[in-house]
Amino acid sequence: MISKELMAASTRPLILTILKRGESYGYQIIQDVKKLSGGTLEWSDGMLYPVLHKLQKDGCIQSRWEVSEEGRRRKYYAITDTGREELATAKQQWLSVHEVLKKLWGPSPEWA
Amino acid sequence: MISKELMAASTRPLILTILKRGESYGYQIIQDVKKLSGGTLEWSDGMLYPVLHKLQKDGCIQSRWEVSEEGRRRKYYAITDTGREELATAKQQWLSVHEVLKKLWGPSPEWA
DNA sequence: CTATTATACATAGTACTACTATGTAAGTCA
DNA sequence: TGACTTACATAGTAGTACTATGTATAATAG
Repeated sequence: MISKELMAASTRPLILTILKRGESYGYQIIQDVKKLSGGTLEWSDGMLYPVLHKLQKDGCIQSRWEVSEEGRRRKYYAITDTGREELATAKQQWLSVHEVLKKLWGPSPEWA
Repeated sequence: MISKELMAASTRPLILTILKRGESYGYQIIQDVKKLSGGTLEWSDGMLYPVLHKLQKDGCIQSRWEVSEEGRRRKYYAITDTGREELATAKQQWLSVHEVLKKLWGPSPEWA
């Protein structure tokens, strides 16, 4: 289980990162995240969809409907330039915070 | 600047990490965080104190008043066993999320 | 000697947010 | 035909985080 604060901090970056690899749709993203995290991250659909809508509203991703061979309708999302920019910023921020924690948690010498 | 979500995710762990090194007080913690992050993390006092109060209420830290040589009253906080447990959990969670991001961001080969 | 800045803590109130619960719809499998 | 999986959607609320503001004292500048 992951705390909701950590969830909030990682959801958007993670979605953008996944979409940077190529188009995907909600249900698939949930499966991907679960697999990529080895089961640590289990997103609910009700939690993901509003985030996707917000990302689209913010211009970070764009969507189109498609019907699969089996006849299921899916909403495919693709990352935009704005999304790539947000991802770059988010990545930078994440890494800078991680550096601080890493330094403090680090293999010693328990820095002052 | 750090996004508020990332702030929310890192504040408690970072405070606990700092207090694990030894006792400290609000104002000092703010300076420490700024220095440790090279200026990236600038916490306001109005943001920090409620978090400290919550941490104490949750039993993660305990406090005592002390007056410095110059005559200033300070509230010193110390980490508790509960706090050490929360820190261990938070650290584990942070690292597991970081692993996922690292794998995806990693130096290639852009894993499927 | 007084104004400003730095040190030090506190919280009311609100603006925001995140997710649970719930709903729809259709395909698959037993 | 009933249970399960795939697939998307959102109302409503429970919770939260932080800004703005307040108190008080020491140090420093002018």
